Amino acid sequence: MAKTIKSKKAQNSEKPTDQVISKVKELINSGVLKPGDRLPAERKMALDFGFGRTQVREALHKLEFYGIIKTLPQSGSVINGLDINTLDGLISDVLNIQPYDFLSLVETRVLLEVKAIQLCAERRTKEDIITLEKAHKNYVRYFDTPNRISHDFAFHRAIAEVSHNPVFKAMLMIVIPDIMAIYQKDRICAPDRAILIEHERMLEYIISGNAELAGAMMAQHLQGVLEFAKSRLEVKA
Amino acid sequence: MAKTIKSKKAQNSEKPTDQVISKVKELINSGVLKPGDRLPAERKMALDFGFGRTQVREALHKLEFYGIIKTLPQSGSVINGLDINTLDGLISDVLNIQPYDFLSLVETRVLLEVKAIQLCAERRTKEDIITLEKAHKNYVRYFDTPNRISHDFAFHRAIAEVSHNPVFKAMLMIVIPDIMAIYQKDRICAPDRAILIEHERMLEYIISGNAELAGAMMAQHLQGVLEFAKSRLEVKA
DNA sequence: GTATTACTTTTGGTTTACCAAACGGATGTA
DNA sequence: TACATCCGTTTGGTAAACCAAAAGTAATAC
Repeated sequence: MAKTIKSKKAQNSEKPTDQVISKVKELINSGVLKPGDRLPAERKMALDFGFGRTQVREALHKLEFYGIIKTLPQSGSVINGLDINTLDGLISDVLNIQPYDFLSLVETRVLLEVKAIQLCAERRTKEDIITLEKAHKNYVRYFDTPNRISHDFAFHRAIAEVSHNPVFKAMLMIVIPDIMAIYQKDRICAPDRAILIEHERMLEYIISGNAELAGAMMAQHLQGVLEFAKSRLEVKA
Repeated sequence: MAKTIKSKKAQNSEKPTDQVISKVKELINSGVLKPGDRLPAERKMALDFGFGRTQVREALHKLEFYGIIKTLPQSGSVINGLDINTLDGLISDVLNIQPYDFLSLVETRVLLEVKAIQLCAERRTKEDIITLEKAHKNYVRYFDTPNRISHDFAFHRAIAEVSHNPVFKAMLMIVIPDIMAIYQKDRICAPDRAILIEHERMLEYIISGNAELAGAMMAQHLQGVLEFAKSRLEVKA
């Protein structure tokens, strides 16, 4: 199946951007370019590859985003360290990015958020606690309004912030919205008062600095979503 | 400190792209735009905001990348579901993305990879095992060459693949190269034969399906990097 | 009155031309 | 000979014009 999709893509609609990236990949694999090298000017690549400069620029943006190259104004783009094989693998990954399935997203969320709340409990400052309490208060206040979900999200976002790990936060910000979009669409989740208590507990454990209990509570809190994701998978299969 | 950096950024070099995103954010906050709405045409925004269409397009690319909008060819860009508050938070996050510190990267890597190898042990197929064995063999073969690091990376990459969780894989692909770049630069890591054995063990546990031991071994394997990250932090402070 | 069709407008995608900063070599001077 | 300076070239960044697909609209045939 995946094969079908892939070949179809290759035939019909492989985006120009990705085609350009493939060309760069070839350059690297053929040995013309090595890690650390400056790659050709945008204009030259556009000409050589047979694409417009816009497409080349977009490709470079993408490669820079994934940390494969670094573009310096008025000076060119350089291929980041490492070695040829690694580079080749990384670029392949960029080209083969697949849409994320729901279960994978939820798995990742649980993992990140349980750890995040543990770090929270260990690292929270006085200001952090105030932030969290405010977020929780808002959640309580708007619990019986349509804005509940919004403040639910805000609370979890605050935890990500207080974990003091920007990588966690960035990744959760990618994962959570996707989850909520699906979750909200497929299942009108009734306002369950148990969730209120769980939030309450999590907050307490963070304040008291009990990382283990905080993590356990978060795991329990997210159990429902995880179950839902698994059941959804079975339905589909 | 953070304040200093921020104000400095605002003065000097807030990229046009981010300025455009700020404008969009204002539109949402002021209630002109709601989730689900189509936002104005690129040309109109360019005119209204006082930027070129190029900048507007880049901003839209960025917002689409982070899942905040969805752009349909010849039809406009629509704001993804959720609600105003959530949306505002998300956009703020996009605007405030900070460079990742080394410890945060390593923390994330350990978390993801320990879980990834556990999933590996649970989900590996026969083909997966062959893939992993091949990767390990290569690592052994090239252990005493400069290509060692390359095949080390390839082995870990294979584990991410076999976890059958594309989100893990994608995130590890972001995190690991950054780590390796720093690690390699700051510390010429001598080829330690202990690592060979650790890889060997991990492979065994995956094959035998022992998720717990596999995870523990991975944790031990990455302990060194984690220690290094923490010590580096102390040196800096 | 309704459905269909042809056309005009609007949309995002692409190409082109232009700009200012950075680099590099040639040249002149100490 | 060493160094500084100037100027032309190359670079990525930006703006503007052009293209084709989609959507909305009005006119027409039934």
